[in-house]
Amino acid sequence: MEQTLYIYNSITREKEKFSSIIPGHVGMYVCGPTVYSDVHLGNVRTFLTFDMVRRYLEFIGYKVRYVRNITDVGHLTGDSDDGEDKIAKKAKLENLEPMEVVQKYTNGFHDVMTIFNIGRPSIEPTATGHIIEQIEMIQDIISNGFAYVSNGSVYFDVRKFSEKFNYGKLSGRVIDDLLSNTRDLDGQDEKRDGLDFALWKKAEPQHLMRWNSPWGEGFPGWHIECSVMSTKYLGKEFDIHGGGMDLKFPHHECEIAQNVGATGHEPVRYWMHGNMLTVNGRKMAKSEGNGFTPEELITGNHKLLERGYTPMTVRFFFLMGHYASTLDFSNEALQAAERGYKRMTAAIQTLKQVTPSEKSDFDASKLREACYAAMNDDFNTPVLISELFEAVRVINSAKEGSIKLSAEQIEALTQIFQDFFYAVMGMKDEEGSGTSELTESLMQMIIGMRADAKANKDYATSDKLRDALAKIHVQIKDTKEGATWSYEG
RNA sequence: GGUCCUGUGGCCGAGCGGCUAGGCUCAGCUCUGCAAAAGCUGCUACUCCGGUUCGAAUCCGGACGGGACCUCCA
Repeated sequence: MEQTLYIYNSITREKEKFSSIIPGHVGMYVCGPTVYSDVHLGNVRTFLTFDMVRRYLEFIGYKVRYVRNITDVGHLTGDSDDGEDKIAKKAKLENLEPMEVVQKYTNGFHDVMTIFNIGRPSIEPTATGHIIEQIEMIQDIISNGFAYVSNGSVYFDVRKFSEKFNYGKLSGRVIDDLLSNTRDLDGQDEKRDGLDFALWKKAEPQHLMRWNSPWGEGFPGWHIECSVMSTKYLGKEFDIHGGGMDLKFPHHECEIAQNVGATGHEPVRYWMHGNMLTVNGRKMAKSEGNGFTPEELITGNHKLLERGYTPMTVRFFFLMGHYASTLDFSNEALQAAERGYKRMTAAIQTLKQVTPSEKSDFDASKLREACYAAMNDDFNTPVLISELFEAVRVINSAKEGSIKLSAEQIEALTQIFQDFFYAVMGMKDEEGSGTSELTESLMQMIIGMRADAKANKDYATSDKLRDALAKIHVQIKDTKEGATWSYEG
């Protein structure tokens, strides 16, 4: 690789030089959604973050195998024995088959990913599709002595594990602190220890999702699917594991324990955690009631939203903050991002109209280096964007004539936007709703009429035309070369 | 209560030992029939109190504020 990439590794808490296990190839696993309800915007941020990571890795020449799972079974509602499978609960509520619920929300999730131009993973495995593999890994963990069977369920023995390995390494927990904090008063508990977590749960009679296992009918525990599927598709040790910050503990911690317990291998080289989207300083979460769906965001149909925003505005907004920092949502911030985004896309269009000069006052190669430098520094998209705005100023100045650009430099700038704005940031042009041939010729007709009126100094007519167009969200801008129009719907 | 993160100009948001990030907003100017757009100029900040240093927003200690995790959560 020509680029030297640095990644902040959550488990070492340091920025580290990235080097893949197999040269030229990267294995990346990201915890996907639990498909029992609509995704909200906070979820989208995480998937968008790792979409950007994947795009950059591919851009600098890696072949990436990107695995992102669909959790369609197994997450209990609580840490108690009477906890219900979330999906089964929802199914009863809506009178649907569990797999019908799963399908419905999986489809919805895919639609949302498409809207935000978030690429599909290379492999998108489901938990229900890997029950056999999960049972096998649980058996391995048992035979290695790190799990025990209790009343038809199987639990991971955290105490036993921590005698040999470091449980809590990723999240910085100290096992004794954890014990004093999670001590359960429930004496009936099947667990030997409050910290132990389920690998396999016995299914109660009313439980809908159930599979046969060596321990009776049941379903897999909360964390085992990720260990199994990452191992199956990426190997015992792989390059990058991503997910939201809120999964660090216990989910990712348990994943490590399971992998090490089963294979003896530390599974992940680089842990990456995306930070939360907040609203008024608080985490966006279903339970807080401050989450809105992507649909609500686009239509503006939510009490927190003054109006709607396009998907690419939101994508730009997300990328304006670093993935590892919390990002606070507000209408003001969204509107600022929207204006910046429009300014940038306008400049990309403007670049096509810049007349080349013999010589050039600008050297795009330095800018290109700066773009790489920003991304190489732990995917610093806010800095990348600030570099791109440098190019915006250059383009506009060139159009205005205050600086000169050679054909070569124009080409280089075009390529920078092609590479970093479209390929790496994953932006795409949003079609206004009036770009058909008919619309275009009608607009040229109107602009021509208005130009005639202006030539005759009939400003009443020219303003009337402009105002009328403004009412249907078509904006006219007069330039030296004549008027341009754009749809601002 | 425990663990960890964080506090930057009107707003958002980078930087994390010396070199005005950037975006949005606001004001002025240029251009323009008027707008809009664009360009230029201006507004130059780092919660507070100590310390280290030739030099700190940036490192260390403390105070105060905000947040995340410790339970399903991207």
